[in-house]
Order: sequence, then structure tokens, then C-alpha cells
Amino acid sequence: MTDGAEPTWVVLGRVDDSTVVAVALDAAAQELSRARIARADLAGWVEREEERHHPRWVWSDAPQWYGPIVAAGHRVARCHDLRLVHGILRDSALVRSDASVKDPSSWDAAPTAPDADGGALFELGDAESVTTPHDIDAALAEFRRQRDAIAEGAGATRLRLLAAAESAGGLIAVELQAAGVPWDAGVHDAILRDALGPRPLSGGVPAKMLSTAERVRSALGDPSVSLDSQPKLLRALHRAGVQVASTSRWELAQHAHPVIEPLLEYKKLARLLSANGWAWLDDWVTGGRFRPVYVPGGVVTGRWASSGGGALQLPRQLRAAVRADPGWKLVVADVAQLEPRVLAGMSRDTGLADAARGRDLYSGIVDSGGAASRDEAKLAILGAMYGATTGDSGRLVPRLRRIFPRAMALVDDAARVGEDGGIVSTWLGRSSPPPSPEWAETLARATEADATPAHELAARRLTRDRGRFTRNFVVQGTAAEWALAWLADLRLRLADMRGSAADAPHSRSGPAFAQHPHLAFFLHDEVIVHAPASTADAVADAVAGAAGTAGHLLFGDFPIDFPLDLRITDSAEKS
DNA sequence: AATTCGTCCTGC
DNA sequence: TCAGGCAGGACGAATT
Repeated sequence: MTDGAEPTWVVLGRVDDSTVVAVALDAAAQELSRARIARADLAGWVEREEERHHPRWVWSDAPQWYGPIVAAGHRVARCHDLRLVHGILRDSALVRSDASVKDPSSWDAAPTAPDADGGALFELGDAESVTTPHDIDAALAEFRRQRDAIAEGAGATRLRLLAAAESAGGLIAVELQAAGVPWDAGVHDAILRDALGPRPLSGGVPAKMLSTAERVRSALGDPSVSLDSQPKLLRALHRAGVQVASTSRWELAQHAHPVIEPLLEYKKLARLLSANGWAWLDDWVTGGRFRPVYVPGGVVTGRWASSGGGALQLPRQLRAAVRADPGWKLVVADVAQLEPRVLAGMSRDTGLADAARGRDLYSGIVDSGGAASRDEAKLAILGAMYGATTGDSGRLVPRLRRIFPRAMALVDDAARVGEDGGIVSTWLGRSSPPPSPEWAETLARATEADATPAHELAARRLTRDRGRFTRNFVVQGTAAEWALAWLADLRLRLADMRGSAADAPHSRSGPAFAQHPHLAFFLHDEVIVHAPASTADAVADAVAGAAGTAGHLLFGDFPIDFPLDLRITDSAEKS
């Protein structure tokens, strides 16, 4: 692959267990050359081609192909992830319904978690099937289907951007897992000891939990009741005269009884121990790094999911354990009110964009006359995006509708389409899944002559539920696209900074790229970059610059800005 | 004994 | 926290 025209794309595929083939394609997807490579040599070969030609790599799935490359200490700049892009194109309303990419195929199968051996990643419906999406012929065929689907659809520019952003997300997820979040187990242990007492031997109950449990039992007048069983606890509460329907915190908090305070305390401690206690620390933190498994595109809206480690639910209480290595800094950034800003951009609502200018969108809404106070503005915006119709939140929405008619029309239309069983799409073209056959069935039954009021009520509920789903889908999904664009641009900016801190102290662990400024954490609208202290200011500029780029990529010159809460610290603790 | 379901709590 | 979106994980209870 050294002679001839420059490859634009290089498709990697499996030949057999020990051999892969790389097919170089020109911009028109015409084959330029082929190379057979021993699987063991692949990472080095990819690195050399990356240096020479910086192609866009095409592969079935990032964990399968890129995982080993990262493990070998290399990176690539750009890829096209066939699995992730397939998931988008299959459902996208911007792709013609007769496009072959929408035909049922093994690409529809949900991937199984990548195992340590890099084994089966796709659940194939047919166990006898001899070809997998990882095979070169399957990859080439799917790549051509996807190119055609994008080019012939109604939104080629947007879909190309979405495919690139989603694929970059695939790379970033692999790199994030490899790098890990710098995690100080000592700080984590100190938090646990402070709350629970010393770590008990062999998974016993910590001292402070035991004493709190005793306070609960004595307030209940029942020395033996189990606090860990909802039904038993509920019965004990009733016997003690606390008439609650559930044992949830918010309901307990509404009652006055000596048992309430210690019980709430007990639940807090039990939660900390079971969700993020010493067992979690043992399982998920090694070598000073927390390595969650990220699942790009794992949520219907396009948000990432996580699997293992609970990266989506890191409690604030534990964020103090996120600590930069000695001589390093954390650059922590999150976007203030990302979703309403995205809504302003999508709807071209200049009134909402004006209110969003500056730091705090909610105060801006108050100044625009959209709400009486900041708290009301926040409630109203949440109600608008989640579909509240009653209560404090729903009551505030009509005023928003008058002040920001374009923005509100966008979400109201999305809700109406959803209620009618239709499909809605994000700004870049990710579409909502169609309603299930059961959904349509229930609705049909409610219109039959012998339908009962119960049928009609069920149907009404279903339509409203789906309206709220599609209403939120367009906003949450577009926010996820903005975040991907932000992340992808930031990643490239950080890669350009390699070598800018040659004197930096060696970082504790991780792949080679983690010796330079690198992404360490991502959650919906927040990123954490781990960086040598001398580079932290430049990294902060890169984070902010990437946010500007993302805004322009999605919304062009429309004047909506995305201000960041950005800080350079040793700890990711939130104020 | 193994699997699924429901409750509760965490995050955005 | 009552109304209103998207998630994951732990645990006990119910089901097989």
C-alpha cells in the first residue's frame, strides 16, 4: 500500500483467525490496493499507514479493531464505525426507505460485550453462519451500502457529519476506557470510613451502619426487624404508626416520627456501601484508575450508555476521589443548560438565543419576561422539554409558549407527531424508533365499538407517553450530537498538543497517549481532561475552542453560544 | 437454584 | 418530588 493514489478510506476485515486484510479505497470507494497482514502485526501496520496517509479507517466495530491498537500504544485520527453508523442509517428518516442498508442483516444484531479475547462481538441469528460483520467482504459491502444511503438521502451533509461524530465517539470510548479516570483510592476509602466506619472484615456490616440500624429498630420498638427488606420494613413502619405507601425517601421525609431521621440516614449509608463501597473500589479501581465501560449510541436518543462501573451515576459524594496525578491537573468542563440552547439553535428561535447569551439561560428567560424568577424559568424549561402538562411545571409552560413561540412549536410538533405514531429526527438525522406493534394494537382496540373506558384511558396514556418521548427525543438527541461534535474536535486538538510538555512528570499508568493531555471522563454534557500541569491553560482553551466549533458545525452562523463552566483543579469535586 | 421483576437511588 | 424525558446498578421478592 505504498504506491499509487492516496487512499481515502482503508477498510479492515478478517480473513481468518490469524490474518486480516486492508483494502484501500479512493474517494469514490474504488479499490486501489489490498494488503494481507498477520493479526499480530496489525497495530504496527496501522500506525505506519496512519503516519503516511492518515486515511479514514473503516471497520466493523471499534472495540474489536481499535481496542488492540490502543493497547499496543497507537492511535488513529479518524474512522468510520460500520456498526454505529448502521444503527443510525437503519432508522433514519433521512435515508430512503428502499435503501439496501435498511434490509434486515446481521448488522442489526446487538453486539455482545467485547470479551477479553476479542471473541464474538455480534450475536448472529444463525449459528451456522460462516460470515460475520468482521469479515472483509461483509465490511466492504456494508460500507458501500452506507455510502450510498448517505449520498442518496435527503440530508447527506448532516448524515455525513453525524456518521463522523458517532464514529469518533467509538474511538473516544475505547480511549477513555484505556486511559481511565484518575482515582485516589485513599480519598475514596477516607470518605467511606468517615461515613461508615472502618472497613469491616469479609464484607460485614460497618460499625456506623450497625449503630444507625439500632437507632431505627429502637424507634420502631422492634429489635429484630430487617431494614433491608421493603415489605418487612413497610409493615414495621405501619405497626409503629407511620402510614406510608412506600419506603422511598421523599415519602418518609413528609412524616414526623422519631424513626424517620435514623431511617433516612440508614438508607443513605446502605446505598453508599452497596453502590460505591469497598467492593466497588476493589472491582473497578486498579492502578489508580477507574475504568468504566462506555457504550456509544447505547441510548435510543444517541446518548452514551455505560455498562459496568456505573459511570453514569457517580455520586457527587465521591467526586473528591477523582484526583489528578502529581504534577498533573484536571480540566473539568460542563455546558450550562445544553438542551435549551440546542433547542434554540434547532428552532432558530432568536428570542431564546438572546436569553441564552451569557452565562445563565434561566436568568435570561426572566429578563425576557418568560418567567417571574430563575426557579420558575428552570421549572418551565424542564416542563417544556419533558412534556409536563400539570403541576407547577406544566402551569408555567404556556407563558414560555408566548415568549418563545418558535422553540416551543418545535417541541410541541415533535410531541404531536409522536402521539400520531410518527417518526421524529434529531438535527443531524438520528430518528426515533417507530412505535411497537403492541402500541398500535392497543390504540386500535380503543376505537372499536365495544371499547371500554379503561381501553380508552390506556390508549390516551400510551399516546401521551409517546408524545413526551418524541418531544424529548429531538432535544436530548441533538444535545448528544452537539456533545459528540465537541468531544471529537477536542480529541483532535489534544492530539495536536502531544510533545508540548516533554518535561511533564510521568503519569502513573495507562496507554502511551495518556502521557499527554487526554480525555479521562465524559458524561452527557461534561468532560474531564487529565493533563500535565504546564499544559492545563492550553487544554482549557482547547476545551472552550472545541465547544465553539461544535456550535458552528451544527448551527452555522445562528447566534447561539454554549458557555462552559470550566475549571483547572486537582480534584473533580463539585461545589 | 437460576432467572426475572419491582423498588429504590444515583446521574444527566 | 406531584405532575414530566433518558439511563445503570444493587438488592430482595417473586417466579420458574
